[in-house]
Formats: sequence, structure tokens, C-alpha cells
Amino acid sequence: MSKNGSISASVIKRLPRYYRFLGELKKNGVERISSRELSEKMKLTASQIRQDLNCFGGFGQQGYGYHVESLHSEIGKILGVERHFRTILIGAGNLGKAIALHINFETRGCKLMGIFDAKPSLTGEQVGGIAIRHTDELEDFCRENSPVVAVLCIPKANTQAIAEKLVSLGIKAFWNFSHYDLSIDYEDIVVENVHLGDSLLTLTYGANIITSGEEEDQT
Amino acid sequence: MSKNGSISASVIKRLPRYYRFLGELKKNGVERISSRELSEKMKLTASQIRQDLNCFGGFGQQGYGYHVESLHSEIGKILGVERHFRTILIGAGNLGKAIALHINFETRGCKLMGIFDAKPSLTGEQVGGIAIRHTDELEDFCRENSPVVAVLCIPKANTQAIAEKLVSLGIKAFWNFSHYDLSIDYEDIVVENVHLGDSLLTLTYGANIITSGEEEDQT
DNA sequence: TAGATTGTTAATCGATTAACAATC
DNA sequence: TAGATTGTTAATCGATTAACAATC
Repeated sequence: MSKNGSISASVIKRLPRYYRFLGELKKNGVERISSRELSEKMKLTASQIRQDLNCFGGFGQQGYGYHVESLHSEIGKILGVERHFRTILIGAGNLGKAIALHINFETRGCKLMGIFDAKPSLTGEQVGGIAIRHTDELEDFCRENSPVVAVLCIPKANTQAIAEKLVSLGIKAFWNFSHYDLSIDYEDIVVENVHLGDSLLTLTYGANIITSGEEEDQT
Repeated sequence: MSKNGSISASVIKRLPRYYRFLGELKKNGVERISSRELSEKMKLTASQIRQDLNCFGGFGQQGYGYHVESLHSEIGKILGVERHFRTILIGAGNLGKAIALHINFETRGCKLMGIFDAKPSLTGEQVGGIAIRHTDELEDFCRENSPVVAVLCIPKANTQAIAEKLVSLGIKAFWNFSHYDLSIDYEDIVVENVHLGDSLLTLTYGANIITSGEEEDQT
């Protein structure tokens, strides 16, 4: 199954974007595309695209380019889009609920099966067809359903303890929206940290640079 | 004001994280820290920390290390934390509301002043003390308040058109949660794309690698 | 066959790490 | 002064780009 062997993080980070653009092309009925054409659309170099794709195998054909539909499906397979990773979400606050409702887990290889919150007043509330459970039920739920992926939408302070517990209950991958850098503690577990605050700060830096000199903020 | 001159994106992306860790240390009453100590906490090399910081100036002192409080505040200044960029949010769906409620804009140099949605049924609804306005009011609002930053929580299809309009109304920076790669069209405008779907796919890739061979998913 | 475009190797560029002289 | 740790230069490493032979 392709020449695997640990692909660099830079390449992996680009895969979802390739997948997205190819999905779009497919939707628009485009049958074939060359690395040069795709590079123009994606604002990358054609070299990089060919280099990236060849980490996984020769998907193209000399003189022709790439077949959009099969390349799309190949990248999907590499990403694991056809999997059904049993997924739970912890923390049904504003963000947790929004993630549960807004993200299409199914098209990304995940199946959201349970939502948990420590706040008793939320227990029973429906979010996108799933009833919120109290955190006390977490252990039983995990034993019965053995989820693999956990989405953490909880406060920073609780993250380490809950993550530890979840690891002991068999969780292998964390999508971590808390303000805590999980990767630091569990190296053998997959962690994707989403630091929305850091992202906004990066934007603020850019805005600060762009507007510096020009005008001062008048609060 | 320091040796500026366009810092590499890799360095900038790390600044919010430095800021976060230093804030934590400060909160815990730590007065000084050496690059080596900080590197252990952050899982970086001490070299990288010194290299990164010296892009902006010599904040340390030989034989002593860095004064936590002043380094924290220096990085804050670099990021623009003390600014008050007038900010609007477009799209008050699940995600838009969650962002408005969940993110502390003030501590990140932004001031959320208006929330807009095209859906008339939402007009008037309060989100974190701000009443949702109809998108029709956008132009008037911008002329009166001249916002600089726009948070986009809108569907992919509308993004380009709305972004174009917002640029014409003076917006300089976009925090873009839509599924559309904005950077492509406006190179002179600051854009921070947050692709939550791509982030989840990256996690799925990791989960796929880690669990491959082991067990197959039984849906 | 001729033209196009890949897969892949080699060259370049940038980012990270190591080393050490400067200095608090 | 001696010890520690920076700021900074040099060495290494990895990622991106360019080039081109292979081949459809």
C-alpha cells in the first residue's frame, strides 16, 4: 500500500487542502488536471505538488497529468476519510455545541457518538440529535462503545486530568480546543491542538504591522 | 522600535505561544527564566528561543536570563495586544455565536463592536451583550464605526463577495472561518484562515496511521 | 512520432541547531 | 573574580524549487 514510512508534517498539513481543491474540481466536472494548473489555483509550485504526491505513490501519468476523481479518492484514502472513528466530545459549552453542530465529522472519517459535560443542568439536552450526558457516565460509555477520538472543548484547568483519564479509557487521538498544550504530555497519542486565541493573536500581529504608522487607534 | 524588517512566518506563529507560556509563568509568580528552562517547558531548543527573541531585540541579560514580566509585556507589544482594533463578526450561526462568546477579543488587541447576519429572524438577538444586526446595515455601520478587523463565520459561497465588500468598506484584516481560502484573492490584506475541517482531517490522518494494522473499524 | 507532463534527482533556499565569544 | 547565560555567528538539517530524463 504505497511507500509510506513517516511523511513530514509539512506534507501532511497540505493534504487536506489538496483534498478540498480536488473535491471542488470534481464537483465542477473537471476530469484531469496538471500539476501546473493545480499549482496556479492553489498558489503553490508545480514542483511541490508533484513532490508531495510522490510521497505516497505515482498518481499521475506522464503527458496527461492527474485524473481528478481518482486523485481525490486516493488522498481521501490516505487521510482516512472512509474510516468511522468513534468520536466523543467533552464540554458542551458554546464552542463544544458549535463544533458538534458545525463540523461534518462523517466526511472526515469520524463518527460523533457522545457528548459529555460536567454541568448537570445540561444533561439530557439534545445537540444535533445527540443527548448530552453527564461526565460521570464517561467511563461506562467508553467501556461499552470504545471511542478512539475525543474532542476537548473544556477549560484549560481540567484538560490534563481529563485527557489522562481518556487515555486510560482507550482514546488514541485528541482534537484539543482547550487552552492547554496537550502534546507535551502524551507523545504516543495523536494530538491536534487548535488554539483559536493564538490564531487571533497572529492576526492582530499582522493588523498591527499593516496599520502601524498610518493611524493610531482611538479606542 | 526594535529591529523589525519582516520577520519570518515561522517565528511569528510561535510568538502567541511564547506569550501564553510567559503569561502563565508570570501568573505563577516566576520572576526570571533562562532560555534553557523555558525550552524545557515548551519543548523547544534554547537556541530557537534566543534566535526567535533576537529578531525583535535583546530582551535578555547575560548570566541572568529573561525577566518574565518584561519579556511577556514586550511580546505583548510586538503582537499588538494593547491595541483596540475595531472588530465586526459576520455570520451569527452556531460557530459565529460561539466565537463571539468564547473568544476574549479584548486581551488580543481586538474590540468586538458588531455582529451581522443575513437571516432576518436573528436581527435583534443579543450575543454577549451585542445585538445582531441585519447585513443590510453593514455599510452604514462601517461608515460610522470604521472597523478594521472582520471575523467571517459565513458559508463558503458568500465569502468572496462579502470579503470584497468589506475590503471596500475599509476592513484590513480577516479572521476567516469560512471554508474558502481568502488569501488567494487579497494579497495586501491580512488574512488568518482557520480551517477547522482541515484540522480534523489532519487528526484523522494521524489516527489512521496509529490504528492501521491494529484493529479495523467495525462502524 | 511529437508534445506534454510526470517522477525523481540535484541545487537552492530557509529554518533550526550548535558553538562560543561577549558580558552581566 | 568566577559562573551563568545571553546574543550572534557558523554548521547542519530539512524543505522547497529547478531541471531533466523517462514515458505516456
